[in-house]
Amino acid sequence: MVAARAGVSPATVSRILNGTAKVSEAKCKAVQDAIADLGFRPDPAARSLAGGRTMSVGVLTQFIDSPFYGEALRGIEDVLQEHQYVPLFASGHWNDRDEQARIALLTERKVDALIVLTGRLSNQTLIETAQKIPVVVTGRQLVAENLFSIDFDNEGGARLAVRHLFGLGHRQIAFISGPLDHPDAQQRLFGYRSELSARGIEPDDQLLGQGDFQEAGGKKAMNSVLQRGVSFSAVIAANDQMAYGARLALHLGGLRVPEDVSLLGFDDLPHSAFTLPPLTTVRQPVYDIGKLAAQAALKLLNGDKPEPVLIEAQLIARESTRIARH
Amino acid sequence: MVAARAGVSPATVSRILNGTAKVSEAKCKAVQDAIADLGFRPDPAARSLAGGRTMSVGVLTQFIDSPFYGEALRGIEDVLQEHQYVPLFASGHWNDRDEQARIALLTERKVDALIVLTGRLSNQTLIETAQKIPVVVTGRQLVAENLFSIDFDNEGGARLAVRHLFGLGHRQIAFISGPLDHPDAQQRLFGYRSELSARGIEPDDQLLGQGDFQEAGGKKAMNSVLQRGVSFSAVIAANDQMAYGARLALHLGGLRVPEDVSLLGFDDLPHSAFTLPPLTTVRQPVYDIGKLAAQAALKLLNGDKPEPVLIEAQLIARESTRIARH
DNA sequence: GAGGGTTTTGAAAACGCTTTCATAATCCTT
DNA sequence: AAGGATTATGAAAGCGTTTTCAAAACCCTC
Repeated sequence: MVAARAGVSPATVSRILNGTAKVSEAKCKAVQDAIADLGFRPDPAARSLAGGRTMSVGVLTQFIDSPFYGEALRGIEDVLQEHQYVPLFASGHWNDRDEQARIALLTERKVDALIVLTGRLSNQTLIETAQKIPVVVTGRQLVAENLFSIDFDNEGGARLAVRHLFGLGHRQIAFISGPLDHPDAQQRLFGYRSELSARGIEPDDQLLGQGDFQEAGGKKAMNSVLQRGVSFSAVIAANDQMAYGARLALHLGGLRVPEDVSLLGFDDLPHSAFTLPPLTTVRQPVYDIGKLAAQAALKLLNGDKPEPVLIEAQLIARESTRIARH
Repeated sequence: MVAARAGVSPATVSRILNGTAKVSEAKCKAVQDAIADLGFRPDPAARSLAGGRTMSVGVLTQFIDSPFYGEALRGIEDVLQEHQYVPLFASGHWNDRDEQARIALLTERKVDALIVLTGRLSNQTLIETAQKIPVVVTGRQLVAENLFSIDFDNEGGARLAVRHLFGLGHRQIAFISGPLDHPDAQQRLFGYRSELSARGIEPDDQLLGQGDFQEAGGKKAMNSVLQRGVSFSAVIAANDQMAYGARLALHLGGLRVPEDVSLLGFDDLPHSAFTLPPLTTVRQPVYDIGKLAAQAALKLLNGDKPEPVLIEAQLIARESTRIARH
């Protein structure tokens, strides 16, 4: 260990680097200088081997090019970097096996903590891995030792959407859901249905299309609703990407947005402010969620016990929705 | 080293794991079995420390949530995973300092190879790091020891765009360029200009707007061209994101696409097939470029010397362009 | 100023693998 | 069948940290 040329032992240097124990002013100073002089940077591999921190946190996302989670990744990256930590990204592809495999890989690489962006892992699995390493997970509420969860109020968001449309006079509101084995999709659908019921409207399955959270699926789902011939004056898509697809299907079907039908998305992707017309949508502050997740991971690492958080939805009214023609 | 319980020495196991030397059939078999039994997985940190491969390759992208490079990341991830390699992603933010810092971080973490997605690093820097570690870089042509480059024919792509529009009878073609200190932006602008000249049309700077490769910038640029009051029947945006912004500006300015003006993008983002109208664009096969980059990195690691590649542009005609009204 | 209690410091072991070097085993060749 | 040349194998050193343990230095108190 080169920096031991500051006239002290490697042990002392280690202590200074990690703040593990007190060292005298003088030696501390000497070591700092030596470090600066030599441009010394501790070797992460050696640290890892010796059982120290690797200064890395594993991030399990679903697809590395997801326009939605991408923002969260940026949030994570930004706060991690501030604290000298490095993210290790891995993709779970919305599938249990891959997710498990990736988590195994991440822990094998001795990440100090783990951030799991939603996914399909069971709570059980999560709780178990939290016994070995701090875990923060989004998209669900979960309390357990060494684990922090950030959930988003999907149901409330869907209610918000219905309420907005209702306020504009819409009564026949179609809904394009995500894949129903997906909790977000379930919750949003549930919010839509129950808000409708709460307002005295029986949800009609004829107005329901099922997509896959992608443009193509949204288009297909919209088409199948269109083909049923049921009338509606507005449609809510369970995410923005499907709203884009629905928008196209609507257009191809000769319907104008928002003149003939109002369209409402979910997520508020950065792109949604630039669609034609700009998309009214339920905002999910993903970038902030990413930051929050990273901060929580850091806190967990620090021994703190952050409280679970529930993020509120917010409606962003743009131009794809307007008053219903009677 | 646990697997030494196969009745052999750790050295032998290491040799089998890395194919470093010949070992007898019998021992090889015994070790394989032991490995399987114990579910043994070598510790990357220990490997790294001991000077072996870390089975990781660093990937320098620009923004982790870039819709464009995201696809490349997926390509990289896919092929790397097939070969038991792990990608380490880092973001350079289109700025020399960050890129240098991230590369330093990556090499410090002992990645076996480095993939650089375009960026602003000097060729010199790249060549130097290639002396320490195999490098593959996109977005430029560069020949050097231990380095592989994949370039895309931006100029040809822009020419293709002009030619397409020309074939539809357009003569007054506006152009929204990217930031001019960006090589891609320069090359696309150059291709546009020279193809115009080649066809006897003097490029008119009044028809030129400068954006930032983002939606907002495209909108702004389109607006400034609109305000100049010059007439044009088509516009080429130097990337799809700016095309989306331009599309909105056009709409707000009362111009219909494609009835009043044809709009042509560049990149062919996945989303572009779903805009309204679906966007005609110059396709850049980013996912494949990502795969190619990862394969090249692996080859370099293998001691091969792959030849530099130039990727051809391809025009995807959709519905945002049509015959010019005379 | 001697004894006891703290605090700072260093020596050395340990982490899990790769690699060099030397030895043992094997294979040719004559 | 013996000598020489290969080839497969193992012992041990080393990679750069952290951590445990014990010794050294310090500070009190009576």
